[in-house]
Amino acid sequence: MPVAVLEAFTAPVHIALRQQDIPLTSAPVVPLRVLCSSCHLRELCVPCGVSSSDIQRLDDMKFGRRRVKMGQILYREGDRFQFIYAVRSGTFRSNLMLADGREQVNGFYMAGEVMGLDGVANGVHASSATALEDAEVCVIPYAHLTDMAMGNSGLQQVVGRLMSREILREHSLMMLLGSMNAEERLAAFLLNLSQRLKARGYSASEFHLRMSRAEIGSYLGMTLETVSRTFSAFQQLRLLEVDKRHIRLIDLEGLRRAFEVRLH
Amino acid sequence: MPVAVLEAFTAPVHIALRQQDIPLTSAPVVPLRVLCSSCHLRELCVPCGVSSSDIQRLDDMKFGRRRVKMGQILYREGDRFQFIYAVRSGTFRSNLMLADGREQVNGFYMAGEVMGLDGVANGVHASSATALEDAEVCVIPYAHLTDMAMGNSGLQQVVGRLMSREILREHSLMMLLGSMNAEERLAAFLLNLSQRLKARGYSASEFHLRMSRAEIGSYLGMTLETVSRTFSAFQQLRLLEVDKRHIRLIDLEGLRRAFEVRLH
DNA sequence: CGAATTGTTGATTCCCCTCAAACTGGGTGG
DNA sequence: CCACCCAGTTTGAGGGGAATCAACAATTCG
Repeated sequence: MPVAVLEAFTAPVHIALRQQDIPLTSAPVVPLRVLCSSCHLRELCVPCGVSSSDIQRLDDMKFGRRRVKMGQILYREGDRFQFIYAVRSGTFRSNLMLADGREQVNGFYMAGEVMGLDGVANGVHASSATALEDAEVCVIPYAHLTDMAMGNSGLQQVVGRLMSREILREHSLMMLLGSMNAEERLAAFLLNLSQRLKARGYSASEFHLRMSRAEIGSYLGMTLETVSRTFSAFQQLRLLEVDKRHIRLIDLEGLRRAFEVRLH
Repeated sequence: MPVAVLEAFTAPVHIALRQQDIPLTSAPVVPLRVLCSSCHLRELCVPCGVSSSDIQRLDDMKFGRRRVKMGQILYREGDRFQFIYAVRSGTFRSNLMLADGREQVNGFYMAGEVMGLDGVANGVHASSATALEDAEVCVIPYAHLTDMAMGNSGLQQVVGRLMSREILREHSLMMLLGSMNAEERLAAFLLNLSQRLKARGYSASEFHLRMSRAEIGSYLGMTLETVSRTFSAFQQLRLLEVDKRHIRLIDLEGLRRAFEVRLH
């Protein structure tokens, strides 16, 4: 595992002025194009499991690239659905609103993960996506992708798998919200994060959280205070060390057992 | 609205021998075939929003039909993914299991709704589906459907929309589990049920629940006792009348306000 | 009829929310 | 440069909502 990358990732983030809620109305379209075939994320991202001839087709689409600064909103709930977005770097938060104005975080996306698929049903985005740090995404025109997939079973499967993966992701969050207590939720969250970071070549045991306690709490269906308390409890149990957003998992096995606290 | 149908639906169910957990290993394949074009559910189901020429294509597939008795399992978590299923009649419960054995209901499906799409991602069903009453489904070979969709944008969109709709369904359940109290959850559940029944030509205000208190509780992330108590509380508030599984919604507006109890 | 299943209701416990105060590090402006 | 502010975090005290444990009624089935 590349140590330099690890350190770049786990080094403290010096958070500059947080540019909250800056919509990207005048899209800074970056003319640079990206090729899937030469992307270091190809094993995780859209081209995962696709034959090399089909990757060629993806290359032909020449996805646009877009930089998104911390705090900027990539797309908003209610925006017309046109693109899906593959994260190239950085982390995003996805959230949606209840009719009465309550808001909830319903996902965090990192490199290689695809956002925006909930817009297919009604042609309108059902959630908003905000960058939690300076980030970059591939902009994939959905209609273009499905056109491309026409008459090509490989690409067609890609789209299906992406959506189905999103369904599975939500399944596990539902299980979490429906049948776990605070400790189990946080443990599940951390283990999931750890595993995703590991798949991306980062340390599975030491990392920096890109999201606040409030965002974690919203995602896990608990208050920010309970998140903080649970972190402290885990530290006391020597399961991990926590300093603000810097996390070091000490006892992964112990964290996994935290799932089974309730199960006697 | 056809009264006879309504009464058939809202009449007390005399629950016969509940055949729990009977897998359909030897599938009783019904040779009868179904045509989408002449199906009374075509506005709700797969053919929704599809041009008549594309419906012709669906007809050509001649979906198989399968009867499922109450308590029988249509497919199990872990089964190889081959088919998706459109409910023709009856109600299904979908549930999945945590690694430690805890189980959770994650959906109820009624006529015109499509089950099984969570199997696309890994080629394996991620949840199980059980009939809550004698039921009938259309058996749709997924590979055949996507083959058919090849080179046909209308059918291709069908599959995308079905999956995206499933994502939206889970979104709303997550919001519910993440940020609502017991009263809001049950109110949301009842209003959702009411609206779906109305769309199917049944009464929006009077119906029979096909699921137990325990199943509702599992779905809504609360215990069966709390479900029962909340029903009683709603009755005391004259929002509805409840007698076991028979429900009569008196004050739909009041139930909607139950969402806003928390929001002052 | 007794056994089993489902639903209702009561008493008690406890987990987590709410409210509140204090601390931290960084950025800013005098 | 230092005082101040601010957002984010930690920690404490107290209360409430839902889980847990338990008893009982109603219905169905063997």
